[in-house]
Amino acid sequence: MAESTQTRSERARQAVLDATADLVAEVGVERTTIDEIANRSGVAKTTIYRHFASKEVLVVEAVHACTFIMPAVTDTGSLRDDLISCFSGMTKASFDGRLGAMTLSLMDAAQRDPELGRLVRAQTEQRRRFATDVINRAVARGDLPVDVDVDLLVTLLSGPLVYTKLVRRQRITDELVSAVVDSVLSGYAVKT
Amino acid sequence: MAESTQTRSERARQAVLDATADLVAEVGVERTTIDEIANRSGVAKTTIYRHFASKEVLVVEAVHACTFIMPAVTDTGSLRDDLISCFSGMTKASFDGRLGAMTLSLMDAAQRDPELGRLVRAQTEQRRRFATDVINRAVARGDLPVDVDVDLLVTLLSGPLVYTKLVRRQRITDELVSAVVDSVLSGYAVKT
DNA sequence: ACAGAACGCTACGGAAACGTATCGGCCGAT
DNA sequence: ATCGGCCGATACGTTTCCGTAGCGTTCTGT
Repeated sequence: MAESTQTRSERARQAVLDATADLVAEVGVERTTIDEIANRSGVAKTTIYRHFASKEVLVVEAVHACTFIMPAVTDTGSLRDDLISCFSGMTKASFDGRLGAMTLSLMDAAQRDPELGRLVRAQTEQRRRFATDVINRAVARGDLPVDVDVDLLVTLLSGPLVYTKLVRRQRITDELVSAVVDSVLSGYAVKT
Repeated sequence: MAESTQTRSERARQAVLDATADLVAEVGVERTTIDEIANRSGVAKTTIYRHFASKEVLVVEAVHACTFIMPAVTDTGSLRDDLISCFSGMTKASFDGRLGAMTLSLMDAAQRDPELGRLVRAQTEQRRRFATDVINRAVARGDLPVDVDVDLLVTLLSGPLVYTKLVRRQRITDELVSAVVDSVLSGYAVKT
């Protein structure tokens, strides 16, 4: 067998990455230990070190493997509807389940680990890009002034949602997404 | 001597709290160790345990002692100016120096330590109250509709600033504060 | 079937870090 | 001046975790 299924080595590697992500989500980066990863994954500690040089490298790879799946953003021609679709999908993909649970710990660890820092920054910018695209399409349609500060607009939209989730630790409801989009757009939009 | 200066015990206690706050700001809650606190503060480890039952208790007390000093918010009668004054002062008081450096680590640790959780929540709500007061005054003046969602408004204003600092790790400039206030108000205000 | 690669298990050495015990010395109030 | 209380220093036992070694076993491709 070659392509159809995984080799033994790949299976072990994947189990380790998965258990690592689980642990990071549960107890945070700092409290994640190799011994516990070994227990959870069923992979012997020795084998873990045959795949990953150190705990830091393992965590970075595990987080990297946790790429969030952004659902397709609708392109209805309505800026409001597209933004709601975009942020509704994005918040679910970013803040539900494992990925959401590890966010704070990752951002904290990223302050001291340059590698994690780059990773977290890249993920943040990647997420902003989805909203940027929606806004740029609206500018192209003439629904927003050509000199609109896109970066600021993305921050005005993302900020309240991220703040609600990470700082206030409240769920991001569809109502909140709509309210944020509507409030921000009411100060900007030529046409909604 | 009694009231004028501190007793020996109080001096030691204060030195420990101070060193703890410094360390939390520098290396985070998890990497803060009693041994290092002893080194920094010049207080013997034995003495630290005479004052504080455990590391967790010590961290909570140290953070609690780090109450941020909110500068007086102007009451000019202009909602815009008062909000800019409020958030400009608040972001400086919250995100400059030690207090800002420990924020992410605290929020992460607060996910697992209920005591820290309560403390962080209380601090968050306390900060929101400054903005809430400014907005309520504007409602009383008739500068905002009486049925305005104050909670949402505070989130719309705080979110982008907190997000800029904690997630994007960029400085909060006066220009950003003005831009956020103006953008949000342009969708709401009856009179600025 | 066979050889080599990969894995599991147990054990180990070393480093941190927690929290405690012991004792000697200094401070501060009477 | 003296005495009780607080502090400092050192050392200790314990736990936890890292990362490695050795060895037998299991899988995998030919």
